[in-house]
Amino acid sequence: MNLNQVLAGFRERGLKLTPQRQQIVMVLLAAGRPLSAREIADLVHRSFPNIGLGTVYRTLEALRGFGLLDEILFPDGGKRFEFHRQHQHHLICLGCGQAVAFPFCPADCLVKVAEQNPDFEVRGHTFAVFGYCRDCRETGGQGE
Amino acid sequence: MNLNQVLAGFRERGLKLTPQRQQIVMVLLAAGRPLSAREIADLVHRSFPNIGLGTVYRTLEALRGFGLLDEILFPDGGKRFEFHRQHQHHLICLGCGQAVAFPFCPADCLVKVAEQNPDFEVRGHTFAVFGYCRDCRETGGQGE
DNA sequence: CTACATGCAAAGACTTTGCACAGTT
DNA sequence: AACTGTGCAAAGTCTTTGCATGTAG
Repeated sequence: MNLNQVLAGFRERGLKLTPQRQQIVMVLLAAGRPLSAREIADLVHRSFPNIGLGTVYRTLEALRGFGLLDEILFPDGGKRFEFHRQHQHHLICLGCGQAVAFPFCPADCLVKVAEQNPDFEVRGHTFAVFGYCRDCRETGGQGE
Repeated sequence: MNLNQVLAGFRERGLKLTPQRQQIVMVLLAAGRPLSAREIADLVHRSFPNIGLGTVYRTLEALRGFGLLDEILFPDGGKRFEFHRQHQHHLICLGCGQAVAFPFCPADCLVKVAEQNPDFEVRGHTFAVFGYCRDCRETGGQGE
């Protein structure tokens, strides 16, 4: 997933390529981990001090609309957003929020599911692993 | 997962077993699919017309606290709650919201993840498949 | 120039919290 | 009797929406 791909997505749909949108996309790409709407707004705020949360949400909705964005529910109940990089899933630290992508996909499960439920039209799936990274384990970040 | 197991959970922790809590638990067990906080409140409302949403949320938080409850993010952005039945995951219809459990778990992925990230302490994972069931496909429920 | 996007603010949805009273143990 | 839970309502947080203005195409 790169910037141009995403920008092309807007164009294809007749949506406009405003500087704010570009910045939102760049922030998401640069973070390399799931961000909350608020985090995105704060980061974009550096370049666009007047940006409204509405703009962030509208942009996220657009990205989600053309299938480029995943929404992830963290165990703390908060939602985060990130581009899905052609089928990677994530290892997410509950202490520091760092996310590491891993290339394994529960494909065999999907196949079994599809076999046993031929009438079900699969449209998507989610898979995420939560836990604590080494740093957070060492610093006691695993506190419940 | 059955009623007594859950009720024992409250007892073990010195929490009280009020009729409202029992009803909330029963509603969740009876539904057999993920419910939103609002749905739970509405269902419990039949038995306890005065129940407050606060009570529902507090009970859900307690259940989550002792690890009996999963929180699932639907593609529409809404959260749903349900007991995790000893490691089943779900096939969830985006049209009618019906959920069917399936026994496959992306265990091999978890193993690979653990192998390649020995410093990461895995605490949990989520896996869900979304799509459209036969009824919803036939009735055009798959509209985007 | 036209249509769509932005910023702002209000509205709406969802969730948490404080408090007085009630109910469980 | 002690202490926790409940209902209610207010407060907080998160997200969506309306509208006048701005700007990309």
